[in-house]
Amino acid sequence: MDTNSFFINRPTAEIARDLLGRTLSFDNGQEILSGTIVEAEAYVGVKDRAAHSYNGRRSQANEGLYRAGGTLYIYSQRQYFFFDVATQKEDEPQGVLIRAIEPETGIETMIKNRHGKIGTLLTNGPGKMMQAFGITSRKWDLHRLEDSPFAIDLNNKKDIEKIIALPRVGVSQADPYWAKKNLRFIVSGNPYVSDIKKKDIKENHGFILTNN
DNA sequence: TCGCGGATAGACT
DNA sequence: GTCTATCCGCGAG
Repeated sequence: MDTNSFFINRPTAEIARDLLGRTLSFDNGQEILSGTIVEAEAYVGVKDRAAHSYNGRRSQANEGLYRAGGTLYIYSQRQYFFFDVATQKEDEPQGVLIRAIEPETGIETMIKNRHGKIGTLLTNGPGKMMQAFGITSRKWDLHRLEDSPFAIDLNNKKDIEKIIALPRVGVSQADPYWAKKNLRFIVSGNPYVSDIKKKDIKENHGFILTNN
């Protein structure tokens, strides 16, 4: 499957949901850092009170959302960076925020980048994930996914036991309708999901184990 | 295990 | 000056 058909022509919420279980990787020039996406949020355009593009807001800061699906929208907030992929056609400013991954390769480097943090603290939040990758600038903002060191494997995905939809994290509560809307998708039971309770963690991390 | 507040930096009014 | 699509450490229970 190519980037265009994946990120365009179906609802952004469906795209966010479909990203769960897929591998996100970053080539830092030395090695590949990667992990399985376990949490993603959908931001659905100018009508979405919680989106950066709400009410048509557009500037150099959020230009990426207005580009065609498959374009990276990387921005900073406080001292952290965030990884979004634009969805839908050009000038339809929707996108998905990848919030958490379960690390697969390059874990030792991620620990260094995270200043010694280990385990779930490595990547269980959007700012933490980018810090684990070693991202310190908006260099790849506005680049196409396929023309960047980032990659998402659109041809394979892990079998997930159960996906849950929840309200998004940290969004404006000014409009209860959008604040409560279930546009955050998680792999139920995975320990790398942000703010998951210990009692909700499952031994299989929410994935169906395939044999051989 | 929880809730709270401080740190911290860029964008916008 | 105000507001974040956050993170972390601290103190109470």
